[in-house]
Amino acid sequence: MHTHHNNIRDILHEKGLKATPLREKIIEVLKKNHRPMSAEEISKKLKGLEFDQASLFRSLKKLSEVEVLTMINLDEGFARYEYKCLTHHHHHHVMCTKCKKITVLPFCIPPEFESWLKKRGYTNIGHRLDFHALCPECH
Amino acid sequence: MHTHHNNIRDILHEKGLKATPLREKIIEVLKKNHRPMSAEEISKKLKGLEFDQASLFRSLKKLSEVEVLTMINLDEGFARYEYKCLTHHHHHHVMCTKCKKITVLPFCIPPEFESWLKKRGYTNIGHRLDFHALCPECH
DNA sequence: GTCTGTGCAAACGCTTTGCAGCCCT
DNA sequence: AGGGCTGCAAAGCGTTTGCACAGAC
Repeated sequence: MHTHHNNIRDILHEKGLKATPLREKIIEVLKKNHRPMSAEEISKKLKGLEFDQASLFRSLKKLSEVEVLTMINLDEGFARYEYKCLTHHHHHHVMCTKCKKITVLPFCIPPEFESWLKKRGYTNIGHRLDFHALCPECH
Repeated sequence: MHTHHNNIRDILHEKGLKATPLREKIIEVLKKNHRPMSAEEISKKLKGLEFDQASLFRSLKKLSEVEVLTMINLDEGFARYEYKCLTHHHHHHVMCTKCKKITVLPFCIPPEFESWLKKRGYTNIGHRLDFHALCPECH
């Protein structure tokens, strides 16, 4: 009856995925580093584990599909991934144009924007908002 | 003293660029099709002109740098370009998740967002906002 | 004539895919 | 035991680059 030691393995099982070393480690890394990380960044943090780039991308994709991770694109030419359970609330980012540091923002667009679209027949509406600017340190 | 027949050639010259057939045609195409087009889409509309993909990308890049075009990225895996002189006002888009039709939106984020960032030391602030949804026709 | 823009071909970076075999359940 | 997941290798896609030549000014 020890049904919940709510660790990473359980999260994966709940999503119908097998708990493999690679997947567990990926989530672990994203849990520790509270920021959106690229496949390459994650890769470097996976020292001590033998794995293939293809498997990494497959895992990142699958984990994003089942919404354990969130894939974000900040126009850098590659994707970044967040651990969704940490940042489960909808949010947006600023990225410094110089040092590339990413910060989470506490605000979101006014609800009127979505209602404007709904009124015109749009459904399943989602949005993406991000800022780029010189951060306080780089200015 | 016939200093302004404000055609495409003049626009290019004003920006310090040479007026070549490729560049003129690219702008012509984007002028006609009032929507953000990908390199491939533009390419297909350039029938009757011999050109290389590399030159197309070089032109698109240069024209974006001098702000004759605006490059936008809607997370499709490729870039799109708009003719800036047509849509010179700052604006955002909705893209239909099904038919991929892109529509320009008449609203922008509240100025408080930028002031929030300014107050915290950010400068040279820019933003990107776009919506994805099922459009009235596809729903 | 100068220098910018082009064509060609090759390479780029990130990501995906096919296939045989492994290992999680 | 079975099917999901992996490693390996190769290919994919959009885009960029090096170089010699052409063509706009």
